[in-house]
Amino acid sequence: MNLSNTSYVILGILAEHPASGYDIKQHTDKSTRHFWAISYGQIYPELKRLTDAGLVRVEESPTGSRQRHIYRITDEGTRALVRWVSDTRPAPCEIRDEMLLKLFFSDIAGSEVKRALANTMSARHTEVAAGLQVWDEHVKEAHLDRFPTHGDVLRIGIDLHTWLADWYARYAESVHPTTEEEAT
Amino acid sequence: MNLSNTSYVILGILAEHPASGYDIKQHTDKSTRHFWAISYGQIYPELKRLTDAGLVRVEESPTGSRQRHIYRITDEGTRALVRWVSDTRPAPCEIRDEMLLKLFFSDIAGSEVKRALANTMSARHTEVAAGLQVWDEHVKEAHLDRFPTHGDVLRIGIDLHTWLADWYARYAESVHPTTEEEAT
DNA sequence: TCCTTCATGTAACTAGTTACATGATTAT
DNA sequence: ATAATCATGTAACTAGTTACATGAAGGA
Repeated sequence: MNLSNTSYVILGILAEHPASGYDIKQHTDKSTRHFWAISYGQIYPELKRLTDAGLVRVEESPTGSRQRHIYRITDEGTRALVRWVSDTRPAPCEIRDEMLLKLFFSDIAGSEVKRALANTMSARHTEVAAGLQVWDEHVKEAHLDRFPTHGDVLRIGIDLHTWLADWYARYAESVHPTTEEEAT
Repeated sequence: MNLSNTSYVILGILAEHPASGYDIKQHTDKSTRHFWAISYGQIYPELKRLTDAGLVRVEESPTGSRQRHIYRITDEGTRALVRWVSDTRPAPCEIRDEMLLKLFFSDIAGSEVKRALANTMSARHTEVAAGLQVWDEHVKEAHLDRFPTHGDVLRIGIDLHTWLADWYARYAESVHPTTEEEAT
């Protein structure tokens, strides 16, 4: 069976602690969300595939009459995860930024639009950084001892988005009406 | 007809100068590639759709007996593009980074792997920045006057990837064997 | 001659999102 | 009571990649 990166996200979470599909979604929404988001539409079918492949096993653990499936990683699953992590060959970092695309083509719309785009982008990154900061406070009290790198990666995110917010803010400041625009 | 961001990339290029599908691919591989990559599998069908919708029009311009379709943006296409660019409401910046995912889960594999990942990532961003730098030199001599923002966006890319390369390099330096690892 | 670039296109596939359906439990 | 949260899942859809097929033009 060939595993996708999304499969490894799931295995990675389960290597830390057993969890339900719902738990995995909650966890990734806070932790890996800013560099690898996943949705229920991927999680539930993938958990089934991983179970069939013997990389995780499932255990029923209902709360009253509400169903609940708890998944645990198996030894084979752990081996697959370690093998994947240990392959340190370069892989690309993909970015898809609709607003940067608009900014790129913004000469056609004038400096007002250009400045507005830059300001919105700055605010957007400030917000992302603030969201990560909250999660960071929370992580500090929790299992930072067992998974110290979680905190490091969160730190990259905070620093990166703070840097970007700053870049766009300074950029917006530098945008002035063109000579043609002033003439009108 | 509902246009995707990819449609607007094509319109954006055509707003600068008429081009063939091949030209568009060459151009985007150098300009928008690092924040919005597109492939032939999207370009050719999309050019057909845009033509049918009247946003671009096509003109045959063969070189000898080699076929060549040159596309031009129409007034309606220009209006659609400007409308899209002028909508400055926030949209997310999506990042998908397989290596950062590995780094996130690297506690399971030990500090050697962690350091190797960080070093590879640093090198990766150095390379991206260098590639953009080359394109930057080229752009400076060309139509920077008509589309000054192209240079600005390229600058963000260079600064960003340089910053990331530096971050990961410093991070790799900070990785040391854990006390457990030293004990073995 | 032969390799590279120019040039167009499609089919099959992989990945991922969105919207929906369903229903129990818990906190206000 | 009722709203929020917990919990599982699928179907339809959108987006995007990869691999392939085809062939002309230009330069070494």
